[in-house]
Amino acid sequence: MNKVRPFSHALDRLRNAGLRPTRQRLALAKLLFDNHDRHITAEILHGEALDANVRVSLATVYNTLHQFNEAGLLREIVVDSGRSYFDTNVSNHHHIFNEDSRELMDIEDGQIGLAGLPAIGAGQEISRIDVIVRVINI
Amino acid sequence: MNKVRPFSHALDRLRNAGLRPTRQRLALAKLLFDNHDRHITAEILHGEALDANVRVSLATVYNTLHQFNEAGLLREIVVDSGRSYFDTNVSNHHHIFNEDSRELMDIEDGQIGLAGLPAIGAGQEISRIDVIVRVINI
DNA sequence: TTCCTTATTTATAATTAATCAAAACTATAA
DNA sequence: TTATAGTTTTGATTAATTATAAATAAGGAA
Repeated sequence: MNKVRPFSHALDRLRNAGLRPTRQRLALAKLLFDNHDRHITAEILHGEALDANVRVSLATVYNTLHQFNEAGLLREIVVDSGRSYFDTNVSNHHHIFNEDSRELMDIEDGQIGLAGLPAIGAGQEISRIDVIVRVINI
Repeated sequence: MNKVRPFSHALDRLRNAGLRPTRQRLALAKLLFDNHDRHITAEILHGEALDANVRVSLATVYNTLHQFNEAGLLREIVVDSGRSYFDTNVSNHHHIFNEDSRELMDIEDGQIGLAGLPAIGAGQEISRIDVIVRVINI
């Protein structure tokens, strides 16, 4: 029995993803996963790390976010050209994006139904389907 | 009767959008709209303009693409963080994006059906819904 | 036409997010 | 403890885009 509380701790998450639990990764994982369902940019996470007195470079934040994304701990969402958002909610769900405030929010899993998906060419497979409902303030 | 063939010519398109038909804008409009349904980046359009012996700066290409987007002549699609694509097909439709080749293609209008759209907060309205089917090569 | 005003374009600099390279450092297992 | 393989850091670098300010061109009036 090696997974008593498989996803309750940052340490377990890193171990399960095969990532060494370094000081930086642990600190970033804590910031990311202790408060659920965050949508965060590298810049903001870096700022939070510094605020929490965690010495970490922006390059490491980028590396870590991409590693977490690869490992399935995070999901990268492209909504805004020139800015990457990372979502700590990796379940199957879609998004609402406010183009004025640049705020990104989850739409609950299963709320949106999709029909009529196109046929995919040979040698290809669907990696993901993103639905983004864009709203503006009136 | 001031719109005999309202969208058949670059000139008419610009006039209807309230944009002065300058040499640069006319040339870019021709490149964009003479071949239907293009997905293009600023760099590529600039390259095509130079190939066609149209002297135009990259800054003007960016300005023009954004003006055309504002005017509804084009639609900007965000699929790739750090790169903007512009779609000459402004009808209501969705996209397929190959993450390996970075190729963007249209999914025909009406092919995809959406159900269960979320309620929108007061003071907001939906400006657009994007569906992006992401594929990878296998 | 010629002049005038304003919009547009240009070249270039500045910004921004993101990535890279090499040296310094550190977690892990033997 | 030590070796080593993986990680982090700093600083430079890239790619895409945007801002700025001077030069140019368009459109209307005289």
